[in-house]
Amino acid sequence: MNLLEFLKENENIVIKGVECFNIGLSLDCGQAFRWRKDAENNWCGIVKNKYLKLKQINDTTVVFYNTTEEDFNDVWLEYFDLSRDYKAILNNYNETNLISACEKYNGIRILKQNEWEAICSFIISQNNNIPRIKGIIERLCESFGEKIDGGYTFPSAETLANKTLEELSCLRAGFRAKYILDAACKISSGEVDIEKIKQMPFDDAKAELLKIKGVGEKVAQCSLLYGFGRIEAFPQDVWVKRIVSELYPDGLPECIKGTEGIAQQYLFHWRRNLNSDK
DNA sequence: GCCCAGGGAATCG
DNA sequence: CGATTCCATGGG
Repeated sequence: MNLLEFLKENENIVIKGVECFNIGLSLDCGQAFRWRKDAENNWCGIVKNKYLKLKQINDTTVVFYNTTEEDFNDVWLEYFDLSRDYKAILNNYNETNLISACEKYNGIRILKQNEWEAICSFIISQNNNIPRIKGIIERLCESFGEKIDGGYTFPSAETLANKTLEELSCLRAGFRAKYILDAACKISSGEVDIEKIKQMPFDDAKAELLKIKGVGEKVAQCSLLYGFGRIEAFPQDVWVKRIVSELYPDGLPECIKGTEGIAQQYLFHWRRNLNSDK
């Protein structure tokens, strides 16, 4: 963790001097679906079984409220990918459109989410839009998650593996409900083993995920990027496919090799917001 | 009513 | 192989 200093102020952790870290952009750019912003511009969410409220004070200062040093080091440092030098990575990008995207939306970080939550969330995302994805996941957590202070946890694969299609109907997930069950069964039984996937080369890891019904190329890439921290993953949804066909029909820029997932996130957000001013 | 959304499975040629 | 079609749901 270079250039990052954090201070303990009362019950809070304050980090200063961190570059390229915009929490609003990172938490609301279509990679995670459970964070909300309250009236005081605090961002609130639950990761694993921990509730967090945090706030951006300025470009390089963020407050983590009611957070212990231990939780910061054990949970939040990894979740917000704070050990990675995004400035160096983005500075290496030398393609015009990519540079624009990175300047306009500077501060997006790839969140290192729970593996199962990422798999399940992106199964729900298929042929769906972001507001509705958030609604389904919210109902999933409220219906089957564990009540903790501040909200509900994301239900485990084991919990969901014991449910029936009828019990999932309250989610209004449509045809995706059966995919959620198949994923829950294969993950909880170990038929698809998350611990092994973590150790596998990229293509082998992807092949494992493809064993789940409802997981195709795109959902597998998203799971690897947002759940397993594989920043070389390059998920292509409808927006990224537009970018590739419009800007890179002959291949992706060489400069993103190895960090395709990060470039992808900036391009996705940029292209998706092209026609909405601001 | 139409079209679309961070797609994938099943089917067909 | 690639191209089509169907899948549920809800917002614009």
